[in-house]
Amino acid sequence: MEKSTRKASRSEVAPGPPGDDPRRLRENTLIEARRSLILDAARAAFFELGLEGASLREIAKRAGYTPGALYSYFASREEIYAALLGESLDRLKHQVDTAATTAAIETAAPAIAAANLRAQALAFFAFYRDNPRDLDLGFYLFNGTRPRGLTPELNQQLNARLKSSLLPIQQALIALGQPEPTAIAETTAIFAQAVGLLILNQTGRIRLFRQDAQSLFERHVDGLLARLA
Amino acid sequence: MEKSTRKASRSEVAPGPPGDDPRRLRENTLIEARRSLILDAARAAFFELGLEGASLREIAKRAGYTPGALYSYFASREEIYAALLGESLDRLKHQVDTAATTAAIETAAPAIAAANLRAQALAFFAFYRDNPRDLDLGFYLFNGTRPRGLTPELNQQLNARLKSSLLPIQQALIALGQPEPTAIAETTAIFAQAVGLLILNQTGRIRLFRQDAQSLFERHVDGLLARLA
Amino acid sequence: MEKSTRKASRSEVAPGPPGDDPRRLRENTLIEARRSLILDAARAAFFELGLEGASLREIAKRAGYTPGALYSYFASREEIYAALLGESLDRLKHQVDTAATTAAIETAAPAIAAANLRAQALAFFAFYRDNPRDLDLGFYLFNGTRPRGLTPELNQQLNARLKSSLLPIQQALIALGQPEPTAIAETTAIFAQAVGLLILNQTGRIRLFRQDAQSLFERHVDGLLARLA
Amino acid sequence: MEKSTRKASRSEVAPGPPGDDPRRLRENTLIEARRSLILDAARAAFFELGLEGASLREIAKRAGYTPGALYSYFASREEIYAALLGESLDRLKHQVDTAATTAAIETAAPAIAAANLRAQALAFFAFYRDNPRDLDLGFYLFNGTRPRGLTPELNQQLNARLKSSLLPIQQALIALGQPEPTAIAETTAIFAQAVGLLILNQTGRIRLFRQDAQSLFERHVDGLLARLA
DNA sequence: GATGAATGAGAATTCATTCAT
DNA sequence: CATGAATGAATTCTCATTCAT
Repeated sequence: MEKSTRKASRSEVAPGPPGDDPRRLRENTLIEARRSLILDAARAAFFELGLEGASLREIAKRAGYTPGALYSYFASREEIYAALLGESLDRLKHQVDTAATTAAIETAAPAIAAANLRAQALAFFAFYRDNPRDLDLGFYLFNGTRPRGLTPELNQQLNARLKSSLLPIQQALIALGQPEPTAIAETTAIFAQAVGLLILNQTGRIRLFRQDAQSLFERHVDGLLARLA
Repeated sequence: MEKSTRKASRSEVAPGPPGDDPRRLRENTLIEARRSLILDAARAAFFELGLEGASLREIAKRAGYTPGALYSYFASREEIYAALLGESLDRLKHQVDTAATTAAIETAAPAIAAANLRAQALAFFAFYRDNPRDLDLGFYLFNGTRPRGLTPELNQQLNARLKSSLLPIQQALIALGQPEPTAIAETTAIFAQAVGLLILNQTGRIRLFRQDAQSLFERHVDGLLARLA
Repeated sequence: MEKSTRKASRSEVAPGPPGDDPRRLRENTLIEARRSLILDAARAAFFELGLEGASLREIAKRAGYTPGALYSYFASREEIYAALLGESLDRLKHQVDTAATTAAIETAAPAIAAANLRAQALAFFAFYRDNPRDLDLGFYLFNGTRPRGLTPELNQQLNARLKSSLLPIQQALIALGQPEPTAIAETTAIFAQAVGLLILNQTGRIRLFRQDAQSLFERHVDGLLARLA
Repeated sequence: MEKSTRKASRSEVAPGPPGDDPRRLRENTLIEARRSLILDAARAAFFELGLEGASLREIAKRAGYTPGALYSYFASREEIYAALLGESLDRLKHQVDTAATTAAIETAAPAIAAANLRAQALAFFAFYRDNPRDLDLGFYLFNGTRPRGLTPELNQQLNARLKSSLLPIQQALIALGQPEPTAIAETTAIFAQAVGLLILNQTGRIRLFRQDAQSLFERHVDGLLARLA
């Protein structure tokens, strides 16, 4: 299983001297474009067929490559998945940020923080509700649990992206007068509630209780806001 | 083409006449013992290697069998996983039930319901906190998401066991004066909070916020109880 | 594949001294009854599921035995099939004989031979038309071609039974004035025509020509009779 | 669950632009050569060991490949068998066609049709007489009876090839003044007679009657021609 | 005579990965 | 950079057969 990684994948190549010569730059751009293309194929395969169906062969076929060719861009299948996850977290962050801005602009001053918090929490929830495969992606790399093909650095990168999606919520809580420790605790609770509900939703377990994930999540957020008011 | 597929696995053998003849009893016990042995091997393989590593071959090897031999005890690999999950849920239920009894005995009358609720919710949480692979087990069979090899009947059985572990909490909420819909909603919220925190905990994501899953869960439950008081 | 046959199957056991002692006789009868029971199960399995489905396990299950038990009665799976074929040929012979008798009784003297021939040829054809699996049986043991599990003696036995089914036709031809060599040739031609049509019929190949096996066979027989008249 | 099953086997690759570029041509040729090599191995295995013995493993071993490698050339084991059968029918057709041409050239005008018929019928018979395993091939794929792994389209293709081998005989009968229905019936009878005799021959059953398949078949054809004259 | 347990070989198929070209 | 070919190990599952009890 381990085997020494045979060949440095392009993304890990040192960028060379800072006074980047234009040729190398052009090449890097080309390479990035092709990596993107492969990731698009991988995402499509993963979303349509699930993990089992998203084999290297399938990804390669969709990207218009032969399987071997992918190894010029990624060192292994795992690395592709990891890149997919990174990009998923970027989309998450973008959706949460957009929600915040919108709320901030449209809302009168005193209630801004509360509205922001609500909007962002709901945007976070909505992202995974509407893109359940992105949730899968996050879990896959942990084998449901512990990291699989994640190097520690990669793991940290991914963590940072995730954290930056939740930071605005935490800041809103502080703006609403909560001491920082409480703000952190409540943010984490919101995160956990979202994750829990999304999973119950997706596994169908929530039907056991004839409940609706969305309204339960709103209940959680609104209850919190009510207590703060 | 048809073949009689689903071979009867030993556990489904008719129990025979009520005045159980000792020979059959002994045989059933032996068979059960060997099923147990196989399940132990499967659990160990699963816990150590994850779902992918817990192949029939691996399970057989650990149980000291050839792969084919397992088919005398389980009709398929999926049936083994299902048995594993079923047994896990039994242990969960037992732990929750025990917690309830203990609380009931040790607490004065009026606060019984609240104490029960707290004890049971915490027992539920503790079970998965202390046996993280049992959580995995539940999720694995859903491929992170949707069921894999679980037949609908099996799925229902497992759902029923899960539900019966959470029912006491719901009943306690009713005993505390909540209308049934609210009781159900809060029970589901507790369940979701537990699942979310456990996952954050296990994936290490909770460290992002320097939080502790256990105290956050207690915070959730205690907050609820405070609002009810 | 070959392995030295481990244990003489009961059917091969020497019958003992001619002055058969009654106990052994009783035992032999019992054994024959049980062999019959197993063959019934085998036939049912073969007819319902085809060769692939008629595994030893399936046969044993239908006979109410465990797989190992069959080895007390037959030395191998092949031997079961061979016994099945023998019994099939007996039924064939019986059907042809019955047709002859019937025709003989119901028909006036001069045309007896012709009527007999026709009736017997058609009975031969009808047997396999109505019991296509019996035709399969015959071919299986030849792997489409050459014998599989057939010992030479067994093969001779089976040949004798087959021949005795066709002998009446040959005799009728002689009675109709044909020299023996011609009678033999025509009998063989009838046999071949039957086999060919039956196979074309069963494999669906005859539909290629939008023809009907039964009427083509009658055409063959009637054409022959016309030429003899 | 779905996965894109039927992987395109090389033979289905689009032929590219009509002005075939030489590289692709060379590649196709190479691929065809290797498919041929595999088919040779398959044929050998089939002829020596029968269908049961001609497993993918065995074919691969004989072709000097690992089992997995075959899947680059054929989508499944069944596809290999089908290709084998298709190629057998092509050889049959070629042999029958050749016989026709020869007869046409060498024979005076009025008797052309009769000579053609005779030559073609005998060529059909001779093909299978001389290549008995090719007869097996046709029957094997029907499990002695009904099709095994043949898709309906494949089955139709094969039927068409078979039919085109027999069409000339039918046409000759029409040329000899027979109405079409009679021509079809007699062609089918010839086909059936050939198949029946070939099988009796190959299984050794014909020795029962001390007959010779070849002369019996000629007898059938010549008898027919005599009646038409 | 029969059972239950197990073996061991074999089935088709899939896959990530390697590597010469 | 990309291909096409191939490997080799893995997958689940089925089966005839053996044999101690």
